[in-house]
Amino acid sequence: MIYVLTPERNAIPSNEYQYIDSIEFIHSYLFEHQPSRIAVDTETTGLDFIDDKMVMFQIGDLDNQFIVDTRYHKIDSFRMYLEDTDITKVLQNAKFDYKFIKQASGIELDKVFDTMLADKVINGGKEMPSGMDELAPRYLNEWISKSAQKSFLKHRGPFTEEQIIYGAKDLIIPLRLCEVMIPMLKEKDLTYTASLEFAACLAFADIEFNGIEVDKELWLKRADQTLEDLKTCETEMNTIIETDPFFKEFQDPDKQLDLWIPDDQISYVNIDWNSRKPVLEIFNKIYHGELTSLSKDVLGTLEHRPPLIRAFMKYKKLKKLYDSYGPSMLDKLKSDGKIHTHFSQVLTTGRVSNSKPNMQQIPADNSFRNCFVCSDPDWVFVSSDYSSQELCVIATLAKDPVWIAALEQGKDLHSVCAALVFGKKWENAAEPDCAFYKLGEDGGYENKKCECPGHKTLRSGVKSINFGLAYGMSEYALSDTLGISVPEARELIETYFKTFPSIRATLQKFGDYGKRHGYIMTMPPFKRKRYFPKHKYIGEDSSISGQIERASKNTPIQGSSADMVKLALVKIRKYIKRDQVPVKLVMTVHDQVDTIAHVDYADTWRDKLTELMEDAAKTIITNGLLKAETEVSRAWKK
DNA sequence: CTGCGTAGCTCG
DNA sequence: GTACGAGCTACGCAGG
Repeated sequence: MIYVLTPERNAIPSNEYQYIDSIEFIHSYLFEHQPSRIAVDTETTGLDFIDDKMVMFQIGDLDNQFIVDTRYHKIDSFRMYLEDTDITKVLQNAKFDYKFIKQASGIELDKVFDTMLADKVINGGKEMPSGMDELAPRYLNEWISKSAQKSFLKHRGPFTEEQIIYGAKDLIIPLRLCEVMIPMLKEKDLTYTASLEFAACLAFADIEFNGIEVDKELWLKRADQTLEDLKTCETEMNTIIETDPFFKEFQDPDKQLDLWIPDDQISYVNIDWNSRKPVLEIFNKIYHGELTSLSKDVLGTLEHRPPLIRAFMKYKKLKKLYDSYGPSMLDKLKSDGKIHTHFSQVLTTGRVSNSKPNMQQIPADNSFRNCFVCSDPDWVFVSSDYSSQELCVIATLAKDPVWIAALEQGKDLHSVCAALVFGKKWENAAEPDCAFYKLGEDGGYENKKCECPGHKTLRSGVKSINFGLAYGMSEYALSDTLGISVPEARELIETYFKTFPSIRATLQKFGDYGKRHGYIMTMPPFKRKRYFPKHKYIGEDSSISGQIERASKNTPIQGSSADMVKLALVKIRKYIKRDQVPVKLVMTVHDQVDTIAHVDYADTWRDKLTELMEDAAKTIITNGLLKAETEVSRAWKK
């Protein structure tokens, strides 16, 4: 039966539901039945937890569903159930309801089963829609309509019968989905992954809820500087066109006759440097029509780049910075003046993405990142990141003794690898004050990154391989990135793998596994699965085999790293809640977690945060190889 | 004018 | 044909 708690009642009685007079009715039912699993849902006037309002709160089991009209009734008394870690709350997209519930009552949901995330875990890598209207037919063979959802937008007066039935269905469907999904997760050995996602989604919800502040003045000052540089750059290009007879045909003979513009500022050119067609036309006067792209990769490989091309490359970079990370960013501020980004959880490898805005792609340059601040002077940023996370994962997967030793001793891995790969060539490139060959306290070489020109070239080549490894790199790709010939790249890779045979073997093992089974896993205990839907066409399309091979090499590395950060977030959230410390989660970017903490607690928290991050790392890198570095600062930083 | 795909850029 | 995983913005084209 459906029970509705509301003062606004429909005149016509219904067989589908009945009204109740007090919240005690619901509590006595819950107390009597002591359910270990209940469904929870909310209906709201929109998607924005700050400006929109919760109008309906639903809680119940398969037998009875209770609907609370939150326009008239508070939900605070449900805290004992919602925060109880022995009662599983079943929700579809828990993060959404979490934010509205927390906004309305301060209650922080705990212990959830999220049917949307469960589906994404079950179908890892398949990129299927996970809305409830998709899940119901797929798992329950039942068709549902979400049309009633929108009816809450501007709803006034009593809930309609349709709305009440819809509200109850939003409890029943997730509960039934949960019943079907649990055995599926068990059968696929994905219960650990699912539990991790369920717990992590609460941390992501906290980050979205807490938001992050922007120093608007500083941000606009930064943007102004970019705009100024942009104009300088444009003038520079125009001047070249104007003064070089070679570009005569692109000059504009009908110069603008504007009385108000000083004579020396009147331009004889009128080129839209943002439009690719005219720009290509101009550049092809230089390159005889051979140029087809204006990307920095193509322009960057041109030999003897003329000043015009150089200026254009700079122009494009600045334009991108201004358009994407200029004043438009301030449009993303919500009514509370903060940025509340939106996370998408469980992408193909297990990483998360970020949108509206994407905080993960804010330029790494701290002149941008430092604009994200904490305006309360009593609070500071405490940020922690894993040092060389993916390289540590590779070293662990391959059990490579050289890599492990280098990372353990804090040496520069790229330099150490380069020295081994190049041998004599590396030794001979040493300059007098080489940091690589500086003697340490133990009498051995320190093997730090140095400034010798020869070493820098060799190191960057090996560095490209070290990172490229994680991408299933080919000799073609390497020749591209390094600007060397394909045979040269092939030889470099061959030498590299001869030096590190265990790494070659490990990657090959993953590539073969993915091609044979059609899926690949992250490291235990996580064992997240990524399926390759295209695997069934592996015989028909020759490019697919390569794609699967590369993704199979990459996923254990990228995915295990992502799993680790999610576990760290779970541990951090748990600690903050359990010990009630003055700390808030505010951001996470792949291998980094950002919090703000009360300044009096900051130093203690710095150590604790480091410990929690490293604890999470130890679940897969058991020897403690992977360290976290934590810093206290006034603003967000790389 | 609006919608959509692509190119090119940003991050790890 | 040739590096993994993402999102955002502008351009350029198609259609009303």
